[in-house]
Amino acid sequence: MEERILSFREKARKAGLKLTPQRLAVYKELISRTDHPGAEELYESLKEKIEGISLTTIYRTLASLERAGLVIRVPTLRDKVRYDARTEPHSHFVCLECGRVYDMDCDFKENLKLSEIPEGFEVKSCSLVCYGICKECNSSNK
Amino acid sequence: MEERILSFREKARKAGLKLTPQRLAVYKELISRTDHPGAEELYESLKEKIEGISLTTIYRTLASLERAGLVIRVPTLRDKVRYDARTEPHSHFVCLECGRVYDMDCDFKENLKLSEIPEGFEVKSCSLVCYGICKECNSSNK
DNA sequence: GTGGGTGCAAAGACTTTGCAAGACG
DNA sequence: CGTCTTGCAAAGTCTTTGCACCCAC
Repeated sequence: MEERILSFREKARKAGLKLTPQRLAVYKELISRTDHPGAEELYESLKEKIEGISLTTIYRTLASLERAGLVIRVPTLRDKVRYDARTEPHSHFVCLECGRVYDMDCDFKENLKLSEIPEGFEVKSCSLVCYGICKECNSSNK
Repeated sequence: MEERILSFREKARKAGLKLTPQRLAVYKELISRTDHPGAEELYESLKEKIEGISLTTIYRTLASLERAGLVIRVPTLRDKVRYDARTEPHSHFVCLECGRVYDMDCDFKENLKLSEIPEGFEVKSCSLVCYGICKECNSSNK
């Protein structure tokens, strides 16, 4: 956690991002959670911690952090955009019922036949997502 | 193509969906294209072919077809939802610049270690998506 | 015939933008 | 101190919903 903050400071600086309390708070919140929150959820948590923070700032901060490679979007198939501060390749499980997003450690990268990517295309990242029904929903459906 | 329409009729019937000209048109349009259109793009094409078709109907049709398992959503990381009538597992390449979506035939399923899925979770489908810059954008950036 | 489907208009959810004031480096 | 960032409000984009009419089965 501490080291991630340090790395954050450095990466942010490299990307030309000023280190504001808002940005630090958003990033800290994101690495402290495993539920892959969207802008609204981050706002709900942070408005108690950072006085006067606005939803707009959350959105803008997430966009900046994404551009700087400090956070990634999670492909949920749903309307709302969710974010993840784990930027190393890993997988996600998305519940089609409640929308919860879980981390998975499926290592798909090593098995991937990247030879199938057509010439002229440049792959920057890959994402494996499984969709289904999560434990919570499975048990409450009974 | 013809066989897909036949299978469509049957699956639609099984799902309790009435076979309206609008639904058939949406499905036909979707299987005839490889660019994974969203509701708006489908509407633009179809309003010339089906007199008086509405955007609302496109949205509702896509929702019905998705529920019936006849089309799937493509996880693009972007705002707009795109659809694909190829429901068998395959992969996609999403261009981060222009938003175009391409099909890929990476066969990741057989290599996937599904053992890593936690107990109580039920996987219904998986999706592998590569994000990057497509051929078009790569060449126009020069 | 009748229950689901359609079209229109309006509402809704999420996200972005313009602008003036403020803060980081 | 200048430039990037913030907060507020308003606008924008995509999608869903209510309601009356219509059509496939």
